[in-house]
Amino acid sequence: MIEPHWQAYWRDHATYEVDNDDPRPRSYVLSMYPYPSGAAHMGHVRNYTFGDLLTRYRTMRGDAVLSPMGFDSFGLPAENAAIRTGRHPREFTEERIEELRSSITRIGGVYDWRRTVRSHDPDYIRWTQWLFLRMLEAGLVYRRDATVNWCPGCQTVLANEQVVDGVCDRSGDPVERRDLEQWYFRITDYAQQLLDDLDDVDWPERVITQQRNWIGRSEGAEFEMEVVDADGVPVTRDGEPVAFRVFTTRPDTSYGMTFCVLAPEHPLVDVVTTDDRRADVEAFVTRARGTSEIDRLSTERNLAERGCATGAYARNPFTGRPVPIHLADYVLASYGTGAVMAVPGEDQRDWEFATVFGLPIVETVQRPQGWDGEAYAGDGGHVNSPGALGAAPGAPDLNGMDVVTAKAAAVDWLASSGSGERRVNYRLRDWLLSRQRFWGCPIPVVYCDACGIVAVPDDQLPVLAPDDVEFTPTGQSPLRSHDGFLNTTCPDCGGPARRETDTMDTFVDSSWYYLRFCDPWSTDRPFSLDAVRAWMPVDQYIGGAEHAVLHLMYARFFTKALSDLGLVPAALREPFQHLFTQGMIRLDGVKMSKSKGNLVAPEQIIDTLGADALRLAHLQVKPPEDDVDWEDVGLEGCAKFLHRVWRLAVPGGPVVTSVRAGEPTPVDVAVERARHRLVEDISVTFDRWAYNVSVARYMAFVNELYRYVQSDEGPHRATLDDAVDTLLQLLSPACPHISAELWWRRSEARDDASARGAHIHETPWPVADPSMLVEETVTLIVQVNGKVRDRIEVHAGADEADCVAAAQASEKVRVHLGVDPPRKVIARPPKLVNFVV
RNA sequence: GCCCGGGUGGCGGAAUGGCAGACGCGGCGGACUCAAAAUCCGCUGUCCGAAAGGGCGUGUGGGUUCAAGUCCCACCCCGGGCACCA
Repeated sequence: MIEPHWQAYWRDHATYEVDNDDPRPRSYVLSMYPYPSGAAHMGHVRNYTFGDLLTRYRTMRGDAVLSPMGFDSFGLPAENAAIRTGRHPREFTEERIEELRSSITRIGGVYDWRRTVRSHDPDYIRWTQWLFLRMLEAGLVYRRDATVNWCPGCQTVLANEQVVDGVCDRSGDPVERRDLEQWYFRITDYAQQLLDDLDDVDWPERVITQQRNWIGRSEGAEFEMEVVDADGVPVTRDGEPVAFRVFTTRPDTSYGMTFCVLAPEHPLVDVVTTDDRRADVEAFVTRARGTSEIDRLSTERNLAERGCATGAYARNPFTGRPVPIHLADYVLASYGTGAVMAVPGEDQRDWEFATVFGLPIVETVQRPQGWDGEAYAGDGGHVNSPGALGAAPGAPDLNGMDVVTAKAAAVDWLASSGSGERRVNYRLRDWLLSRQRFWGCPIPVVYCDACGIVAVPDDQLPVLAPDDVEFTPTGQSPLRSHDGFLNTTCPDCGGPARRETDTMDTFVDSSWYYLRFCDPWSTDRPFSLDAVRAWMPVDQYIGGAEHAVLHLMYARFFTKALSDLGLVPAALREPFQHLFTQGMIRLDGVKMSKSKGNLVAPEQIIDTLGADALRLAHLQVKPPEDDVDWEDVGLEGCAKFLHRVWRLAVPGGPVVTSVRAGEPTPVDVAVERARHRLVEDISVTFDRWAYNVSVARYMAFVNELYRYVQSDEGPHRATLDDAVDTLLQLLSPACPHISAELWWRRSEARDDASARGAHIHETPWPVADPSMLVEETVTLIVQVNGKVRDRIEVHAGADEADCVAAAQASEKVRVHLGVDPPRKVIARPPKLVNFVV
């Protein structure tokens, strides 16, 4: 078999290993490092084919291409397997890594394996922990008690990003809410930068939109509301006035606020509730807190059950009048201030709530003519601002202003009166990073009764989990049950202390692996500044779009944070310059995946048809970004095509039986032109990731060469040799093995001994001669009234007069022209003439 | 509901406003063969026609243009994302 031979060749010759001081222009091509689940599946094949093609193409173009590969080797599947089988997850994982590595190699993927990383290696753990501690020192990591998402299936908490429609994105279990103290990354500090810098990356619009939505910036105002009784007398507690703040995006409608709403978890609920309402409020709060995320998100539920009056009032600062305080489960404690003003006139949900609870509705924006809706959210002149509900002393007159103007005036007044200010909120929440699982990177802190939370000193890293741990999930970290691990001494005071037993979300590991690839040999830092400067940012990142708000957001956050900490260059603000998200593979309409059990094994196809055919079929089947139905993948056609190439190109092959010497004839020149055309087309289609078109061009060219070879005249030796050589070079990024083999055999068969033993992947990418791209003759399209009536071969230099004359000379055209002279003649020499009659 | 994509032969899909359907699959025919496979060559949108040739044709309806799959407007369908975030 030729494929193992060349795979060994690339390995033994270090063809795709690059050093950090390589003088060539640098290029960093990276495919998302995989979770090692065993042998590669079709999704891997598709993914790595694109990346490998790019690595080989750019190498031939003269770049030093950094093309590393590693393994995202922490995670739940290995731990669950360990629970089932009793084997240690490390054993299990390392076996699967080797399986995956070998099958990636069998696909023909070439990587600088010296640089490989595995998340679970002690060396990698050490640096993950080291980075965690730097972020802890910088205040970017903190611990807090909050209501969190708990997945009962995975027996761990989840980040917000891992909850989709109220269920765990991994196991599909409905997520529960629990109040727990957990570790967080302060990703919200970077919300604005994460939003702004999306302008600086070349990513699919879909992914950018998802990130924008996820960050969810909204502009508005925040202001204080004083708690009062029904008569407007301030309520006090311990002699202090009681107040809370509300966030709104529509401060301009404040005069229309007829009530306000607190989240059930709001800290003032107990304080403000009047005695006659207390029983109802407590029942409501208990029920709301017990409602699962998925039910709370459901819009099907009866609105009357979703809210509750507290009996308390708060003063609307604009009118100076008290408005009732309600509770509603749709007001989220974790967003804004956990309290909102309600303006039923201009907000549909408030309108519905007011209707159900019998609260007044005041319109503060003039409805357009013919408006028959309920709440009106559009623009218009303000009314009732102030109006029926009155005005507090000094409150602004917004009447007649449009929405934008009135917003500004309202905010200005809030600011000048000291009760509020302009405010921007984000939907993005801090990243919950701790997990109650075993197979992850331990969080390197200890709890000391005397000193509190203490970081493990750098020289004691890595903190590694012991091997003899009971994995069975209990809802607590497995490490907690291991006394030897749990009990330690405080690094500060030397007294007794307990270790943190939670581990990190595996997305922490993947948030910096691309930096380690730049400098995997570094022993005193996770990576040196110089090495990162040499390679980052990643020029081309390749992976699945399912990571749009997970890995891709977290990695961006890490890059910015590390940049601010001086651990990567200050100018490095974005890790991935270009992102390509390839489509998934379906079988019988459902995603092909191990968990669905509907895999087609790539290994089997490689055994029978070869890796090159498999790669070519993946390139051919569809545009790379599209989802693929496996049924559409034309393996046989691609295998057949490669056989055609083989028979044409192999020395002594059956297709070329005689060749002609001497001067090239016009037929030979046409083939030579086609060769240059192919160079141009393949380069262009590669550059725009239109690989399915590239494959069509290969096939069309080979068809043309077959016709050439079998023509009566026969092929001209030098022309044919050049054509085939160029074809092999252009094909070599896509089908590296067969191209290398044929190139080598052809070099061996040459008279010139110095050409022998040649390696195609070390040859420079062919360049088209622009003069050869201009055809000598072109097909002139002759239209009458826009309909094609004839096609005439004309000289490429034909001018308008030549073209019109040639067109008019055509019998087919004359039939349609009639006797009258054409009303108008449109000429685009030498390609088109259109007669309008 | 809002925001993106996208609707082209039997199928996957090509096509800087200028020959619609490249290339592949499938199908049909021919060559080679005792035969089959493999291989090679050709045909293959649709309707009318014996043919030459012509009509129609890129989700639907309008528009711009000498010329529209491509640009504009409205609508229909499919896919994806967001959706009590105040």
